[in-house]
Amino acid sequence: MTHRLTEPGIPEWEQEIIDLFVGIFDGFGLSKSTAMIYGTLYCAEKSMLQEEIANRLQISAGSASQGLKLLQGLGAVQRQSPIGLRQSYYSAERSMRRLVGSVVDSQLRPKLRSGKERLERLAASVSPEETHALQRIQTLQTWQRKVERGMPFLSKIFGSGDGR
Amino acid sequence: MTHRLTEPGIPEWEQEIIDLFVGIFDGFGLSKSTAMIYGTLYCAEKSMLQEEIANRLQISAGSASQGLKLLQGLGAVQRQSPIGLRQSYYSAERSMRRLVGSVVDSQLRPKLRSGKERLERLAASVSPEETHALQRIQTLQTWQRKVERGMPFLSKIFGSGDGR
DNA sequence: CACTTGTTTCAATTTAAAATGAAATTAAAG
DNA sequence: CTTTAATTTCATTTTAAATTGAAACAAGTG
Repeated sequence: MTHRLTEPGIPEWEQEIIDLFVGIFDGFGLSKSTAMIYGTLYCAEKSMLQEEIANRLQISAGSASQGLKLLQGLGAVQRQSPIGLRQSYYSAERSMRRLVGSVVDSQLRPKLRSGKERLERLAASVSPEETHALQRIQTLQTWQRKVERGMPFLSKIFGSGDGR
Repeated sequence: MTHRLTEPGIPEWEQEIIDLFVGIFDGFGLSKSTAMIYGTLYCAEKSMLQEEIANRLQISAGSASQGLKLLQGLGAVQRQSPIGLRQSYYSAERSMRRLVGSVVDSQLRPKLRSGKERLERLAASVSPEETHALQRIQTLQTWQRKVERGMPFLSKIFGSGDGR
């Protein structure tokens, strides 16, 4: 027998928090449904099944699957797969330190690195006579280095305690 | 006589930098055309007319107008309006310190403030018995405070010199 | 004041992203 | 090995954002 997963009214405070996350995640270019999934798990008392999440938010199974995958990739959501159980449980990373840490590692660092390489290639490709071009490229490299040097401070800022 | 504004081939290095900005700006949710305008002005030796920019990038006058307005709002572009001249000249803010500073002031701070207020209202709206809800809200308030306290460090990180 | 030339605004179009739903896939259970 | 219940994938649809282009709007100029 398949136990009915009802779609219970979501409490006011939770809706508000979900909405808050929609706004924040939007600033990072993440979709509404993805933000809502995180918000739901963030609020939840215990881990949830994908099916529960989808029903609760009234989104399709496809959306739930895609959103959860993305959130796991960011380190914002963890999956628990109890042995001998078909479904997996999901829970939100609620420590700001760990959340920021894994987003930085999975998103920011790779972008910074590739930008750096691109600038190096570009700098190497222009002839030394082109002083103006070199000037502009060098300024960008200064920017790049500043951001690079600034990264470690992120952990300092968001690190103390673990903000649970 | 209307002096012809040709559409000269954009040099390779400039195209590369423009493309770099498209990628970066995209991460901040800004449109391609807007990023291209900034990239063009960033590379330029001297201030440019809106018309020149639009021709160079082959975008419509409307796009140019909208993009420039937005960039000005961010403090990423300045307009010069010499007296007795119909057109305005535009130039890019090339100091990272000032650029970050004005984006933080115009975008980040307002969002932080409104998020803070929302959380305060939310915290006040749940009854003290709802310990779970309060717990989650309080954690978010901790996040909020961390970000708030971290803001001043941005200027430290990006501030030294002025990265011109 | 009419004319010219560039800018702004905004409705319509184009383009891109997100969400759905159905088919394919996986994995436990009989 | 077959059945069953869930998940994943992906083509299609929906929704939202960016871009255009034409009309309204300045702001000099003759």
